[in-house]
Amino acid sequence: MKTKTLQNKRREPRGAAILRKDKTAAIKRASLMELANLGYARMTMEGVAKRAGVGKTALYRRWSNKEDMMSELLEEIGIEVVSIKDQGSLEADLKEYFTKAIKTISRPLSRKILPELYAEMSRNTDFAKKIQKALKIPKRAKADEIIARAIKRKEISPNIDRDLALDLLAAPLYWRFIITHDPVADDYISNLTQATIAALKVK
Amino acid sequence: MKTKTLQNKRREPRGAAILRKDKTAAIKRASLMELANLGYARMTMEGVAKRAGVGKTALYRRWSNKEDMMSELLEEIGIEVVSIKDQGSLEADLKEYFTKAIKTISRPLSRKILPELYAEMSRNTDFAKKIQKALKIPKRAKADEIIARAIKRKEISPNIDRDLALDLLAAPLYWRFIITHDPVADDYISNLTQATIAALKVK
DNA sequence: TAAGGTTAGAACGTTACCGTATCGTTTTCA
DNA sequence: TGAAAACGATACGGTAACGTTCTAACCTTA
Repeated sequence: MKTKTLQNKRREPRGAAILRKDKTAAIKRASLMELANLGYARMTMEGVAKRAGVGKTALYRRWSNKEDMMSELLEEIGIEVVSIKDQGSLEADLKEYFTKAIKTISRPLSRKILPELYAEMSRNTDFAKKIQKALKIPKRAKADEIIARAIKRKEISPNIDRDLALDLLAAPLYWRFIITHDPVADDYISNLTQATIAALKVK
Repeated sequence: MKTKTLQNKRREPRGAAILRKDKTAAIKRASLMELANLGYARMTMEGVAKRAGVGKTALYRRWSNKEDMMSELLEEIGIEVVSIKDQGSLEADLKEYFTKAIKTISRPLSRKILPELYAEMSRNTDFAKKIQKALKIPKRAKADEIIARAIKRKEISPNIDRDLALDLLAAPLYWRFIITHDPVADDYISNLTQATIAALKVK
């Protein structure tokens, strides 16, 4: 006994069935939900299987252990990066960006999973590297486009502290929607936009 | 068997010893470190005891279970709220506030524990209530004093969106020092201060 | 329709942790 | 100095999860 456990990739469908995609999808969906509700440490393979409506066997056929499964899952998170077309002005760009970002960040799954990921990252270096590739870099790139356009339009100084500028775009949303969960008034986006413009225009 | 487990308070020292304070302190310190390194879900009573250099018995003599222990611990976190005396101007107030806050938030324990707490809060309502009392309210109150003084000095408008203003003071620090961990340049506080002033001055 | 892999479900050994109990020792205070 | 209590260590039963193995039904394709 003690086989090396399946090589779960590639397998000739020699007149037979293959790992069913609908089951795979159900498992991944269930994993995300368990992650959101219980956290990385507390979620269990049995729980995932039950929620997905599959047997534990189905999980271990696809991944050799819990870590492998979560690893693949997190790499796929992809995080629909907030992409903004040129709206003609910094103000319009920001409004569009904040609106879209809030929509993304408000989804219950995001609201529960993001804190979990960041907490795990602060402890686990390997984990952190994996996630940062998936989350931070693309997010940063998109926000940077907005800054670049504003500079080109001469709306803000080319000498701006670029890092700080990116912080100003990301931080308030994360703080309000992920950490404090305080409700926001109707004019929140409008006020935030004006405040952000003012902050960005400082040298 | 199945006693109700010790009433760990009050006990006449009838010519005898009492729970030793140094041990209690060691246990609490160890608990925080375990929380920081492993997270709420993964930390164990045995691990805490070992790190504290005491027996498990010492823990259960003080608290009847893990939840009680963590509960008391978290209530005591107290989070040395960043308190700022009037520095004479909004700019000076902010510089002082950011400087002090960064010092607090940069401590390795804070950097690991805060994400953990917020992640746990996003899942566990009871936990969230307990922590919010300890963290959010005092923090908010202190930041609000800065805003109030600036209004009184007529440096910013009395019609300012108070909630947004508080976000602007807290969010960038949390984002930069807890989430992204990006290094900061020498003039970071200076730039952040100027940007924040500009943002606050928007109506 | 027949074959071969896939499936859910259940049982299993193993490991880890909780909370309790018991041991003999050390500390504290009257 | 002596008694009461707190101490560290260790063993224990109970529970929960992991990852494996089995079986009988079920799909999918040739």
